[in-house]
Amino acid sequence: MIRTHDAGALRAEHVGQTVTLAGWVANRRDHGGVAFIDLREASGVVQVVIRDEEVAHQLRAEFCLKVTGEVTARREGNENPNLATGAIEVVATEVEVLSTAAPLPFPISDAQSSSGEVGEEVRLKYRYLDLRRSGPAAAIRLRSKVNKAARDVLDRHDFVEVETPTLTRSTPEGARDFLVPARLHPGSWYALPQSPQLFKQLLMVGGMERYYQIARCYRDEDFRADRQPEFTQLDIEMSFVEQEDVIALMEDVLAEMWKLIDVEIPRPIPRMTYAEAMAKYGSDKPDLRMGNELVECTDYFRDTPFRVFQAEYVGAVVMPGGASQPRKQLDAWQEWAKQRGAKGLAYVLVQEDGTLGGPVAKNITDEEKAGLAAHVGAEPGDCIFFGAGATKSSRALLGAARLEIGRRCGLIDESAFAFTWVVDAPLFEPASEAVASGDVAVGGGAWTAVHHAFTSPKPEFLDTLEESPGEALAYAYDIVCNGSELGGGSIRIHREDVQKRVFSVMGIGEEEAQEKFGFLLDAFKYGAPPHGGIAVGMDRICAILAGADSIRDVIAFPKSGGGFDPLTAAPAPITPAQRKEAGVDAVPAKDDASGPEQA
RNA sequence: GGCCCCGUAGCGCAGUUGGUUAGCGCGCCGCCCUGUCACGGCGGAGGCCGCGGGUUCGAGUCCCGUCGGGGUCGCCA
Repeated sequence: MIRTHDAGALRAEHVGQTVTLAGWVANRRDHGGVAFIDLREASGVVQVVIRDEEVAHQLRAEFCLKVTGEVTARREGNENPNLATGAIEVVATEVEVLSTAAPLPFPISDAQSSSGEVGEEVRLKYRYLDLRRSGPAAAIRLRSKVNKAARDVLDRHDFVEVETPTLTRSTPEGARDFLVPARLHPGSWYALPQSPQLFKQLLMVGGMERYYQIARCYRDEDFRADRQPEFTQLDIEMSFVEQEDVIALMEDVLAEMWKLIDVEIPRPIPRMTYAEAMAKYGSDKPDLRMGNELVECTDYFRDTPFRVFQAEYVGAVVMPGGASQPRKQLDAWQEWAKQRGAKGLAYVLVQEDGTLGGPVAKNITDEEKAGLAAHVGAEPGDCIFFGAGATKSSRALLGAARLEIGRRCGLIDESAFAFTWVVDAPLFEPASEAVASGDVAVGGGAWTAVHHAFTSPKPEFLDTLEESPGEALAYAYDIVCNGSELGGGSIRIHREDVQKRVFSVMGIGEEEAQEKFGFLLDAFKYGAPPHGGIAVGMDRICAILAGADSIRDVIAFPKSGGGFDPLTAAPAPITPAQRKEAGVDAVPAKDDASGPEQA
């Protein structure tokens, strides 16, 4: 090693020792005859005193230095209690510039960062400099510890870490695939995996029994704050288990992760059913850092003369103190609702004297008015927002309103980690948009998997799968924290016949199933063990643990909008020679979309 | 793909109803400074106001388009 000691580890006990340090110039304070350098490296910062004017004067921020000197106690009154090494300093006898640094595009040291946040665009372009900064560095180091925590727990449970292919076959699962041309089979393409789902099930058939992987996944979809085209899942699959086993294991893993930030997750993590989550929170990932649940009002307005409330579903959510909002703000709520595709957001203002105000109040009966505040749990001074119409979309609107109210009224406990399992999700949901928005119930045919196509129905719904697919509940479970879905999993179908029936409900015929998932169905013919698993998003987990605004903060080299990498400027055009060699433009042989193995 | 917000010096920002030479803080460069830790002092450099078009006597400012970034809805099993 070039250094003998870690700069950040020096303490009073080292006084008198001659040490050699190596690190970066975080900050310099040149007084002419004496100069002070804050030398920064992974372990921390120490003050180096340089008395040679010639040497000190040439130093600049982020020069990479090797410093030899004696650790000395600081003079009385010169200690810096803000530094872990603040009791001592290193008086340099020799300073070697290992590497000079050009002027920086943005400040690195915390001291110099006081003149404002640096924009993300420039930080990502110079991510290697950004990572020298304390915040980003800590986030990446935390992530490493989170990975280790997961590995430690899984290792204790005798899991086998297995790598699965990243060049695989395109399967019609959900998102768009990233495709890779196959040079040796012009016209045929690999797909990058959206998840290792199929492989991990094959590993169960392969007798691994307990598999995990910190797996990179790829989905070619549009961007969001919490989404990247490549992201990382902690992927787990177990044989001979039931839902309870997977949940218990995952709680072990999460508990170990949250220990890293000194938070003990109360166990067992509470659960609610999917139906309950939708009814009370209008979401399958409820934020339980606040109460303020949705109130069902469909029955309450069963005989209402108000046409808007003569609907399949009427629900309400209360905004504490919302009655005093100015008209402009109430109009802004209408705009807010319209942006979400709703017609508007009906409201009733509960005045301080208990009378009801707002346009809706004029349209409902005196009897309805009389009991309304009590029914929804509103106090004088509150505002009651209503959603009416199709159940699913109305609840979604109210659920979003609930969160917005929470933010505006400060109802959210920002320091809390509110975990919950959401269990008993439906196996299928109607595929058509018309049905999803609740307009008309369409009979038969167009059903799609809520979780994925390999999720096992609970046994009591096996017989009626075909008659009433919408009723069937699945052995599926999502883990939710603070309104974010950390991940989810299910007990899988391990019987070929059940798998075929599920495909059939989804409109995937035998031929298509064989073509797309034939290798999995074939595998299930050979004594497939009952199995199940879970996958959680490591980017999101790390972001929550780091207190980061975006998963970009916990990814070493994230993409920006549009999948662009600001650092490498990928994606980039390829040369005509590359095009030709890769076979990008090859025309597939006619009547052969099924791949090179047919050739 | 729809909608909303933002692009001014290396970074963070200001820039009035359209009106002289576009400012401020930090950073950068030079000189000075022996106890600072957001060191200090003096001096200096640095701008296609994202890009293209339009309106106007005159555009950083208004209009249209476009590119980039952020957010959001669709989408993301």
